[in-house]
Amino acid sequence: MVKKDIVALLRLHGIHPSAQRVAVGEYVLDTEEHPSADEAWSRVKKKFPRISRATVYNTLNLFVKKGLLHSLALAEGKLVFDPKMDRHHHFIDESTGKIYDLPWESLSVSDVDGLHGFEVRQYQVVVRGKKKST
Amino acid sequence: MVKKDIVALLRLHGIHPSAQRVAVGEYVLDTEEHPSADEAWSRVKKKFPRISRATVYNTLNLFVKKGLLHSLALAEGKLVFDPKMDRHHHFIDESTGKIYDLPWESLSVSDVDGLHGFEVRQYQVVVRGKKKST
DNA sequence: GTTCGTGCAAACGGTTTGCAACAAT
DNA sequence: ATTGTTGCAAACCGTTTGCACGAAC
Repeated sequence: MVKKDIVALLRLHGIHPSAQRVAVGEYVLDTEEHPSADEAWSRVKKKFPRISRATVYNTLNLFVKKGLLHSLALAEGKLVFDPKMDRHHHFIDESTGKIYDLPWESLSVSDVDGLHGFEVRQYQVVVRGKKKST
Repeated sequence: MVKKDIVALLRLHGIHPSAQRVAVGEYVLDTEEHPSADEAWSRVKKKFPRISRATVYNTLNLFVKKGLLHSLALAEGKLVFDPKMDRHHHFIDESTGKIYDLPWESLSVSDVDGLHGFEVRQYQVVVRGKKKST
């Protein structure tokens, strides 16, 4: 994914592609990591030293509102962002705190729609443990 | 669950049952709600007006450390506490933010142990939607 | 009198907001 | 000129911490 694609992607979602937004998008919309806002900020700052925290936070929230990102409250104390917009599960490494995507098909949950009294809109499995060093 | 039981429970877990801790425990260890620390604080304050936030926070953390509570980062921005210590799933009402326990047997997840590269220690299904008014 | 628990207030970390300066059109 | 975006700093909210007072043994 290159710069031009990010610009097009932002436009497609009704977001004016300012230089700062593109810089944030280039990192956060094309990563398998699950960066926190501050991680995104310090990362983007390398290439764009004058960008402010507020701009990064505002941009990330804008991306979430416009459907380019999900924000996750899986770890304690801070939100992380996930550009993978199709459904999937999450694995959290308890020793490192790192979050990994698990493909939707790698697990299957039965009886979700049979929950009486609850109208299910979405669900995911959250798995915790340790990633094998492989 | 009455006061005496809480005292016994705390003792059983090596926690000195001070009046404040018992007051916190009476609420938070015997609820199906999933109170945040501040909710617990204001709730306990009704019966114990001079209790401080710090005491409530310290007490809750102590309970977690001693295995009487789980702390959950399911909702954005704050932790909530859950005295249900056996495994179960969670349903989050997206309009109210309320969290409900789902019995472990109400759902079943297949293939969790087949995740290659991951050593699974625990997992749960997190379901979001709307609770039916019923 | 030593130990432990408490209350207060200050500090903290992550996030948000108000606002003035600045593009861009 | 209007509209939208940025940077800065202050505010904010949930949580933790330092410390001196107080209760219990």
